[in-house]
Amino acid sequence: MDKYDQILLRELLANGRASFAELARKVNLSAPAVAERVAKLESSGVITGYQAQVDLSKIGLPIQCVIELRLAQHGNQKAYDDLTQIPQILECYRVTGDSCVFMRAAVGSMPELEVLIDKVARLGFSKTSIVLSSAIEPRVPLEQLSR
Amino acid sequence: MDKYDQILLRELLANGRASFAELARKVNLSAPAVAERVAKLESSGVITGYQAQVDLSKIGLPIQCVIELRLAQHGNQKAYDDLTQIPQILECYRVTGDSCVFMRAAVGSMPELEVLIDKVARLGFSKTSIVLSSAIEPRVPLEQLSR
DNA sequence: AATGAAAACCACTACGG
DNA sequence: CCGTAGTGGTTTTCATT
Repeated sequence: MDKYDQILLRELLANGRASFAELARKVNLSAPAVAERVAKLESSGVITGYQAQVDLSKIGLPIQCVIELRLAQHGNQKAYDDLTQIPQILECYRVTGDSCVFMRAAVGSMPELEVLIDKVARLGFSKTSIVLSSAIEPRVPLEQLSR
Repeated sequence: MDKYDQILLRELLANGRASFAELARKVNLSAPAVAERVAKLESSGVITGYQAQVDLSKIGLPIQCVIELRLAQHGNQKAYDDLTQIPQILECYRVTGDSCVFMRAAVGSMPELEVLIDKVARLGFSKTSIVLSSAIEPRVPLEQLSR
């Protein structure tokens, strides 16, 4: 993970569809050299994939929320499986502290939100906060890179 | 946003670097037709970009946390600007409820986490939970698409 | 591990349906 | 709005350094 790889990572975070030729111009290497480096970043697991970023409000999901959940039975794998099955949940993290799970979800309407909350609440005590705005869209810090 | 667009979106969420030719084979359209549709999804704001997905633990950031923050002075734009300047914060949402802000962050070590918490705590009352595992990696539900 | 060259592939444009 | 065809750029492989 030298300086070239760092620049490539930064560029692919900013534009995941950048061509190898484009990337090659940024780092002053040949396209084959860049392709090989990116392939290595992928096979070593640093880059796990590429994803289009979608404006949720433009696909009928204008309401976002954060849900904290304290599971009724702690360490219950089935509960996580149940949560995974709910498509409205965008992210889901098991955490330390008195909440067991943090989630972010998106729904199309308040009735849908109500259904979602009911579904989640079956698994334990939940607390839902509506997202008003996001100050930071999902990003990755590359300042202090190691390895 | 017809059935073709839905498939294209789904494919670009799964593989943001898929070529137009590849996408064309999935939807049984010609490559130029696909390129035009994708360009339209981009210009209409449905697709806001493409991003490489990175394994944070592989770039020296093995510890993730969720931070709830109750701002000392509510409705303080400067506080959000301050948070934006902290590179370790990956996502940041202003929400309703008694926490004002929800964040997810990644750090390289416990001392770094301590520094981060101190920085955030200057802005109000904060509560930090360490992420143990993630049941759902950032995804987008495309089941019930509208518009 | 990078370069340069060649073949295969892909993207873009224009035109026609 | 889609398909076909032509052109130019890009990816990929391979031999070379």
